[in-house]
This record gives sequence, structure tokens and C-alpha cells, in this order.
Amino acid sequence: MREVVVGNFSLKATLESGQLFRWHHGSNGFYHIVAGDSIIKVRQSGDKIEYDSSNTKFDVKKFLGLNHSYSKIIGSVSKDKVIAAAVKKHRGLRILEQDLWECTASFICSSFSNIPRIRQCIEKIAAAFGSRMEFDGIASSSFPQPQQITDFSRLKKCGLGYRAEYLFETARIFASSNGEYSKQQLQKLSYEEAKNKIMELPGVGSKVADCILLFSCGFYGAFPVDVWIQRTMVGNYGREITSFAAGRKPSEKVVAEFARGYFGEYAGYAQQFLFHNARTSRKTLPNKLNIGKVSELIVPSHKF
DNA sequence: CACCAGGTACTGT
DNA sequence: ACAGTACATGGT
Repeated sequence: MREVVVGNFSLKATLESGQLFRWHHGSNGFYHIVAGDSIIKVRQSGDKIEYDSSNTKFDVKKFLGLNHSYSKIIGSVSKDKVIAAAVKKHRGLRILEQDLWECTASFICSSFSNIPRIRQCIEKIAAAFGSRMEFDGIASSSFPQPQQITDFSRLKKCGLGYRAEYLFETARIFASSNGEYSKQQLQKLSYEEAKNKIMELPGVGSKVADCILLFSCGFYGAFPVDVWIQRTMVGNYGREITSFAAGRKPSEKVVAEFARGYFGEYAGYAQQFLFHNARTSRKTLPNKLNIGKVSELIVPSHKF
């Protein structure tokens, strides 16, 4: 078991903010994470993090985003009271650094679905194509490599619905491309180039592409716009967006363009704060969230 | 039994 | 470029 002391980190907010699907909150405050072919156990008390991994080579600190300069990031995105309130409420939320392929597969599964079912699909894929493993009393399956997903009828049974074809084809492309779809190669490209590149993959549109770039490739300016972000952005920045749009409809695309420019270099971090905030506010306060006395972060419940 | 869920691909204008 | 629409699946 390793121990590190880190400031500005919330394990709970980081894991539970919807970036990652394969984790469970167990006893003794430990979270168990399955990533690739590793099982990681980790818990936090105060500034102390305790962790261990089935694979000693797995860089837990890097995976958890602990190498980022947090104060620089939140200083950079805190442009107004709305985002500042979300940052304050979820202080310590970090963007993970996931494996490119696993992240891509996961977010292909995520489209037009819901989190419980996304998790279920991913678990089924792992059970069907991965290898059994066990660590710290937790039994699970590794996430399969793309070249292991060769049986389409078997993939069909994992509950992906029509996304099965997208994932199957994307797996084939990953397996047959010579490092073209690698973190290393993508990071050589500009944001726009990298995004266009991964949008060539079936099942990867604008939103999923931004999730992949943000959660696995270190493109922290990527700003994924799903229905939650769309609502919360229009609700909180309607005026600014309208002004920015200059006559255009405030579509997801326009919102993403606005947000990337407005929040800047670490817009993706802003997105994750706003997303997590919208998700966690919904049950208690459907339409409005008051954080302290400072802000009125609105989370409209209706569609626009 | 409708309706919804971290959208994408395809079509027509 | 941009709006409209179908889409598998499982849960309420």
C-alpha cells in the first residue's frame, strides 16, 4: 500500500463525476477501479491518499490527474461567479487520464444512453472478451484490447443495441491502424486535427470525440456538450451565448465554441465542474442551485 | 404502455 | 452548414 499527501484533490468528486464507469465504492472507504488490465484500490482521508494496484507499473497518480497544477487550472477557468461556485462546491475534482482505447469504447457506448446501462454494457464487454482477474478480494475482467473483439454476435449480446456495429468497426480500425490511433500520435496534432481524426471513427461524433480528447489525451480545452451541459450553459450564459452566436441558433456546436473561447485553455475542466454540478443538484434542487450566498447557478430541467 | 437516457448517422434543403 | 429523423436497449 502506498501513501501520498496531495492538496486540492477529491477522490469522490473525481470518480463520481461521470468520466469513468468502472469503479465501485466498497467498504472501509475504499474505491475499487478497474482500468485496462489493472485493479486499483484507493481511498482518501483528508489530504492523504492510500492506494494499491494489482499492476505495480500502473501509475495511479498520473491516472488520477494528480500531476496537474490545480491552482493554475481553477485560476484559469474561474471567469465568473457561476463557474467559481461550481469549482468551489466540487473543489478537488480532477480530470482523469484514461486509456485511449478503453475511453473511446466506453464513450461510444455512452451515446443516447444512461449511466447505469453504460456501465452494464462495459462490464459485459469486459466479461465477454477480457481476462478474469482478482485483486484485494475483488473479481473482475480486464477491458479487452481492440484485437480481442472479433466476435460480432458475442458483442451484440452485450446490450449495446445499434452501437455494437460502431464499436465493432472502431475496434477493427484500432487493431489494424499502426499507432495512428494512439495517444502519442494524437497529441502531436492540434485540437481540431485530433478531433477530426477521431471523428472518422463510427459512433464518434462531436461530443464523444471531446470526451475522448479530454479524458484520455490531455486536450483540456475540449468542451463536450451533452444535454446537461447544453441546458446548464444556456441557462447560465444565455445572454453571452446569444451575443456570441450573432444570429445563429444556440446549438450544441455554438455552445461548445463559445465555451472553449470563454473558459480558455482548461475549458474541459470547467465543463466537468458544470456537468457534475448539474448532475448532483438535480435531485434536491431540480431547477435552481444555490451555493452559499454568492451564486445562482441555474440548472433548468426543461429542454430548449 | 409511453417516455427517457452523457448522441450519431443519414437524409433533405 | 443546418434542421429533421430513426435508432436498440433497459428502466420507470
